[in-house]
Amino acid sequence: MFKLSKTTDYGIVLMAQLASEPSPVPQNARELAACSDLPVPMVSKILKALAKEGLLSSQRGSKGGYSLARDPEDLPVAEMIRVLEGPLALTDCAVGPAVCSHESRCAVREPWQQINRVVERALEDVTLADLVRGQGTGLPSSPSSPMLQIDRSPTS
Amino acid sequence: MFKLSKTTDYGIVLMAQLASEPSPVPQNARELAACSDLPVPMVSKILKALAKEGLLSSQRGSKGGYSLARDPEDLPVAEMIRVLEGPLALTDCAVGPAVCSHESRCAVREPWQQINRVVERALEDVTLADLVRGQGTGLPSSPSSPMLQIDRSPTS
DNA sequence: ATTTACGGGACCTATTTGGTCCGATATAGT
DNA sequence: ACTATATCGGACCAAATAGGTCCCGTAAAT
Repeated sequence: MFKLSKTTDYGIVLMAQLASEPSPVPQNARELAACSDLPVPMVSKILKALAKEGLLSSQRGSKGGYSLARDPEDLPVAEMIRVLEGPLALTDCAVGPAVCSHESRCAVREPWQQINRVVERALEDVTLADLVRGQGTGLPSSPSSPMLQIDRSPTS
Repeated sequence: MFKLSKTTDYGIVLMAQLASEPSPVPQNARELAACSDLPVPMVSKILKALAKEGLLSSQRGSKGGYSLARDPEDLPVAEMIRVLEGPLALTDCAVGPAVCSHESRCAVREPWQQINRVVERALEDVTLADLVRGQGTGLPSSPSSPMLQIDRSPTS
């Protein structure tokens, strides 16, 4: 489906939670689960993954927990998705060459790759900091400038 | 996963196939399957769906088949995806209000909805005609103008 | 009447998802 | 040293989804 998995969804919420109240002491899975109203084991699993991939730093033992390993200002949504969900590719053939068996005869390969780049780019331009900052402030629902310009023949 | 289903992928390829060689006579499932190198039953199933949703018009009986029901110039990729895959929403909370149980306490709702709108918009701006037309021509991999502007505080 | 092809299903299997649970290890405090 | 508290690294499981096949009914052309 063209949707993020719950894991990714939750993961980003958790990251946002951590970013929203910067604290010197790490926060443990139970706390984070509580204030996000999510099941503890699930949260725990996700935090582990985020830590393993270097988005969170973890401290074990008593008084341990997780804290952001990177500056929210510098952490694009795209990267969180990539970490939790794998490389973001709308279609198989968007990931790269030699993946799709139809490569040769497929006419829509290149356009897809470009669409993919644009979507990726969009996700790349929003940071974790933006997420926690913004209550629907300055984002235009209809950007004035077209972001996709596949050279159309001089139509109309 | 953040990926289109094979069904959708194939569906768009088939639409592109039809758009690439505009023919007065409808093309049947077998032909389309052959020149796309896809299994016939699968193709058949997808074409049925596309016809039911009005993207293709179908003619039954001998010499029957499918043909485009709409102008490729006016058929955005977003719509094909929507038809084959349901409403395109990156997260549950992006689809609308009252869907997610965490609505109230979730801080990242609105930003998500906006990201969603931007992605949707990107998919809305590419048409089927663009797909069959373009071999990676004029699409900027890094658009010069930012398409997402969540009002950042006056940072550096 | 026969052949061709769509229409509408049911149906099946493999994979992915969403989620739980457990033992091992590391740390802080007593 | 002992204990309580965490993460770490797995295995594990049920339910949903995806991907794909097959069949029967019906419409149209020859």
